[in-house]
Amino acid sequence: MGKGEVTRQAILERATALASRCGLEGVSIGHLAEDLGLSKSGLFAHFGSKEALQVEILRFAADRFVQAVVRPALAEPRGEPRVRAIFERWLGWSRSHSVPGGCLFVAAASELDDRPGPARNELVRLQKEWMDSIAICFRSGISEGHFRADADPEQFAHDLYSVMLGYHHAQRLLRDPAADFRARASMEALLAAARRRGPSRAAPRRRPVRPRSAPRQRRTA
Amino acid sequence: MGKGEVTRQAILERATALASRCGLEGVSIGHLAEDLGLSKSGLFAHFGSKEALQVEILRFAADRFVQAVVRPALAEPRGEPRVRAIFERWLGWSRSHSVPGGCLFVAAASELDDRPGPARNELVRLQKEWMDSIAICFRSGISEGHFRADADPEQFAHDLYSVMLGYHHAQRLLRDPAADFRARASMEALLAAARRRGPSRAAPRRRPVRPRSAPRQRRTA
DNA sequence: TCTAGAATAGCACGATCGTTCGTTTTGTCA
DNA sequence: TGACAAAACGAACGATCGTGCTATTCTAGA
Repeated sequence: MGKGEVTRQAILERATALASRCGLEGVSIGHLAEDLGLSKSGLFAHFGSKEALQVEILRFAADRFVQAVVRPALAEPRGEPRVRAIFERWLGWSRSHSVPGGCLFVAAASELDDRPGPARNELVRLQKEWMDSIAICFRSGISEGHFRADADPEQFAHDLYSVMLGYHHAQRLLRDPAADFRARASMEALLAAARRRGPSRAAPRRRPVRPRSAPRQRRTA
Repeated sequence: MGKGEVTRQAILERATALASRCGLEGVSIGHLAEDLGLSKSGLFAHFGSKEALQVEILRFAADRFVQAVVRPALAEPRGEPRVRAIFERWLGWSRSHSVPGGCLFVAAASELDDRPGPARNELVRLQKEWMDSIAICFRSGISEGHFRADADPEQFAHDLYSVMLGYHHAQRLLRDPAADFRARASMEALLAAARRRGPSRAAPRRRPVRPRSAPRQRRTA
């Protein structure tokens, strides 16, 4: 790894941490350069534009997320254990030193949701990929017999994501000391409903008509 | 209402709409003034500082929220009907013309969660108040016999908020056409669990120890 | 209608932003 | 070791930001 690449990684590491607290737009080239003891122009040259830097931050954070959450979870047995591992590792990620301001993707989501551009596109791509991965894990939980056969994996992925968003809200904004407890209680209810018979959460199509989601691409994370 | 107050309301209306798309920090005095055909300094004089403007935006949006969601829901019968009304009106609010970029509070939450100051304080106050209101509505659903006596109202409030956060994520970022369907399915599962016997979502203290939340103040909205 | 005060406009300030350009330093490989 | 390229620097740019000051316009009450 050449010297440029080393510097680049250091920049992205610091930038990711900063973005989790101040948002992607809040990461200014000047502050970032000063923090790292670099010149503004020297740092800038690594990316060519602030927009490109933002995209690289998202990719860097996604790499870290895979290392911290996805990879360890894949070491767990298929089905419910793996789903639980995802949840616990995900909680840990939100408190990790990589993102001192809480999960970067949560912050970026509401920041980019009305700002078209490459950064938004990358974020959407990553999020859909992640939701698909969760659904796949849940689906293998069905074939393992851990979950009801008629449970809806996409709904489960959506609900799990909602639980994490609620956790972030309680933890980062409200500073609620019960945030962990709340999130775990929600998760247990989710899993219980996925096991139980009868209509409940993660249930199949109970409403007459529902709009189709955009077709999900099943690409490797 | 004097002329100054009329202008002030017009400013806040436009500012609230803008903030829902660009965030509180994204509302610049210059753009706002230009949009309204005012001078920058003339607009500025109404608030004295950008920080004060942000606080006023939050209060204005909260007023609108009460008018659009809380007040109509209070017209419904206590218990489950009122809880359902809250949910449906809340969904509607997220799509209302008052906040074209989606619920302002969701956007502000991740923007302010690591930025101390008056705006953050006001947002936290409003959010805690709202969570308390939800819990109170749920509690009256218990006394009406709609929900299990051992259900946890605070957990329900947290879970309902999570559902709304998930809806916002699916709707605003992913542009998922099934966002409404997902949110309603989650809500139905929440209500089902609140009715059903046995351990499940909105369940009482099942874990040995849980940290106490900050004491909630029960003030009028 | 006259006037005091509120409301608004105009202008300029210092700071910070992303970005460009030319130069200098540094690392790498023949 | 020497040469070439990569990397980092320094200074400056135009734009935009929030904010302060003074002058002007408007409005409401006597």
